[in-house]
Amino acid sequence: MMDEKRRMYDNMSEIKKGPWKEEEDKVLLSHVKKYGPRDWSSIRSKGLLRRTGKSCRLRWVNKLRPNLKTGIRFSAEEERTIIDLQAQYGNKWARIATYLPGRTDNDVKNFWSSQKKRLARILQTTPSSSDKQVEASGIHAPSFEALEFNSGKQREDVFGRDFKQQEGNRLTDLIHPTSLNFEESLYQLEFDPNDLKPYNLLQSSIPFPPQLNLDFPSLENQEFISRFEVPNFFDVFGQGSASEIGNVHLPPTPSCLEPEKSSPNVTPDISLIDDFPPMDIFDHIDPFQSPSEW
DNA sequence: AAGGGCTTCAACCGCCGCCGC
DNA sequence: AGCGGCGGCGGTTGAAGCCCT
Repeated sequence: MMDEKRRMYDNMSEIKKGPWKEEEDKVLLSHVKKYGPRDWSSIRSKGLLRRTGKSCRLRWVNKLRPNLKTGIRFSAEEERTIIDLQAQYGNKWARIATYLPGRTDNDVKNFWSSQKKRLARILQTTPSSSDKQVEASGIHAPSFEALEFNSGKQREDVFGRDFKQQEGNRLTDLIHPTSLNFEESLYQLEFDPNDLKPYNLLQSSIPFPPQLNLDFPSLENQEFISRFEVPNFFDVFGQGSASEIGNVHLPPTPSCLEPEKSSPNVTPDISLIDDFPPMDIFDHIDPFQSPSEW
């Protein structure tokens, strides 16, 4: 008798992991309907589910929340937005996701890491003789020659199967290395300390995301550019800011102060967060430095 | 047809900050 | 002030499905 009771107790207290069942979703939804998306840990303490509060919250946020774009691939515009915002915020997926209605931080994170993996894999499988030259020179520039594609098939391998169909539109096209001829420095950065515009973009031919403002040396512009100049190409999609790893000192411009200007089509999904706008939204912005401090 | 490689996505883990006691 | 619980977040993992050979 005691053993039976004990077993039942253990059964209930045992934490369940793994994929969610429909019945569990129903229980969770009914809890949210009653109490709102909060008190996650009470779901387990009340014996409704054998899931942790964290697990319940995650399930709600990523799958059960209304208006999620489940099963819909990122549009080219969304991809551009992610690039733009990642350049501004770094790997702040939750923050980036607030600009993408119906998308979760997990979605954004998964998207970014899959692109990162894809590029990493391609670089591993396409060794270049020029790498050695670069290495010998002591300059650890990315070997973009390694990404010269001889055939559409190769391009497709790198940039995905839908590249052919959506050429010119997708994220992968925005960062298409063959658009860049680094030997000729399509992008030359010129700095005149007397000029209020410290950087001038010359001979621009890279298809920029439309929301980038080329008239002003904003942070996202510089980040975007400098991401092609990082010492280790894997860091193009890495965490560190390009200004740190590429010795490119960028004038910090609070471009996020003007989201409607730099990203006219990007609107934060304020319905997803309670305390929008977050008061720490400008925390990542360093005080403006004078050119002499660069 | 089958096996291997790759991509996508759901879920977990660990860390951190906040808050109440 | 210190502690513990909780929620939020970013990184990581593993299963499932897809595609190619």
